[in-house]
Amino acid sequence: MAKQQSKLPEFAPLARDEISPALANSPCAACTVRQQSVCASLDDNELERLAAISRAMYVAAGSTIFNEGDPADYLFNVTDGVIKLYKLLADGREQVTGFLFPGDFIGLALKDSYSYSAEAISAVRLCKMKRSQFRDVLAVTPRLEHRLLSVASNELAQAQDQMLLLGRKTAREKIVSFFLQLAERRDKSRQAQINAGAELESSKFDEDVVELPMGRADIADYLGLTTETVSRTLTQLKTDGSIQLLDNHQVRLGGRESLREIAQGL
Amino acid sequence: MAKQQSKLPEFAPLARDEISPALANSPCAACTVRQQSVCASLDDNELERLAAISRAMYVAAGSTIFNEGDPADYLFNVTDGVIKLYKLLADGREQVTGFLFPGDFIGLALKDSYSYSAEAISAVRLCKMKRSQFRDVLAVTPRLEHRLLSVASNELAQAQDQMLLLGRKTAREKIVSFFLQLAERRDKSRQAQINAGAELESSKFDEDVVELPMGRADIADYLGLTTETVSRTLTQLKTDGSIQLLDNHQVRLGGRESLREIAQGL
DNA sequence: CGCAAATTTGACCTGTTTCAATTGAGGTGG
DNA sequence: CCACCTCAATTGAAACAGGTCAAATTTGCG
Repeated sequence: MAKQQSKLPEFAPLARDEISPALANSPCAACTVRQQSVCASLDDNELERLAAISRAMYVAAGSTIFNEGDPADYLFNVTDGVIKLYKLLADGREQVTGFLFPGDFIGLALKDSYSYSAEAISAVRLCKMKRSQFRDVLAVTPRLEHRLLSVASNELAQAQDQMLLLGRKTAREKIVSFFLQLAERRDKSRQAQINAGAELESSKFDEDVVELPMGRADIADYLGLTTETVSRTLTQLKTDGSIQLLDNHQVRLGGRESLREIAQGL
Repeated sequence: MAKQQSKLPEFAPLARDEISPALANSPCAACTVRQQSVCASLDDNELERLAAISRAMYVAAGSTIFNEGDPADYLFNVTDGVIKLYKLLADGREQVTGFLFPGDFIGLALKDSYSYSAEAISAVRLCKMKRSQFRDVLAVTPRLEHRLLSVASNELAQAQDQMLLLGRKTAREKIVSFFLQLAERRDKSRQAQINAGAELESSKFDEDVVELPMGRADIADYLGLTTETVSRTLTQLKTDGSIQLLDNHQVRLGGRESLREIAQGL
């Protein structure tokens, strides 16, 4: 799956259940992540307005979507793939401020220019909107604004957790926290799909296996560590049985409760 | 000034210039920071609605306003004094997620319970609102929601800067960044007051003197350092002429441009 | 003036980084 | 299908920034 994406991005076409006629040909009609994104709150009418200003966009793994400082003319919705947002210091030190997954929105924290860079980690499909047009839609769609506020509110709380992690946690605590973050994010996303009525193929997932789409360097830059420390800490966690590494991009967590205790410094 | 506050909170009564009759007796009428707060965007009518659900609240220096995990029944606007927001790890490690000054709003990043604790650093005056009532006002005041989104957006960008600081900057860079942050915040706040037509007493401020209302421990917990490192770094910066310490709570910055370079790792 | 709390300084220690190999995995071309 | 090549991940050894523990100053109040 991840293999295919890096060479032949084959995104699921996805079932279009009950969609209003007006939307039948809009890019939103087949949107896999509508229920999880900022669009979730909108009715067909409103969605149509958004659809009118949206265009699909495909980005290959590893390429840059925009750079910090570029004029922020577009907003994005991630519909497939994984993205990293990051900031750089003059000498090249990098801080990843977040990983984005399908359903995530890019463009909350911006002024006239992007305040971070965005790069595709896997092949990515985006829903792209002109900022000026989005603003117009926003002005006549209070529900959308409400929804954005709630999204921003969540991101803010997450950002604060990340500050605690970066400022006060040990390497071990950081890594474990990160895995739990990924696991919870995935659980929530699955739940949202189920709520939206999707039949998940293999109804029996392994709850405790987490995908790591990004490399060690990106993990390090997200956690304020070096790749070496990430790697060493992983083998250490593996040794004491807290996790298993199925391969470089899949971990099996050993007991979420006990991991949660590690993450909180207990 | 800081001295008086900690024992005898004497908050400025503040000139009420042109205020609509409806507001004459509202707590907002005399609000020192109306122009800088979320209220800035509201017309008299809307402000009146907010005023109706607001109550002034006074908190002594050092006391707790609420704790992480408490049911988040109230939102606040800081009208005087300085507050720190912080999170704790199980073993007592503390991360300060932000310092709040007059005009700042508390309550953007919350769910049903507060996701951080809040403590008064100096004597503080707050504008307190029941969350449920605020939500009602919000529902009929789109301009307020718009304003909140813009505030949240700014905070998000700031939070990302802080991640870069915590994850990738050296002690020296962290301290200098912090001073610049404080200086810029103060400049902005002064500018807002001037724009609002206030005559600032001493029209000639020393642009390069920055107040540090908080102690070394709080600075350390904000920057992901220890008090000792903060102290050592300060003397180091003092030694090489980058700053002067007038007293424990006042620094004079030596050349903002060169400090900005230090902060960015140049 | 005197005391408790905050800050600074000193000496030492440790987790993480740095620099340098080594091992391993994925993709390519013969 | 296998050998090869490259890039990612891991491991090792040495160095260091910042942390810890402890003591000396300084500050700010009562």
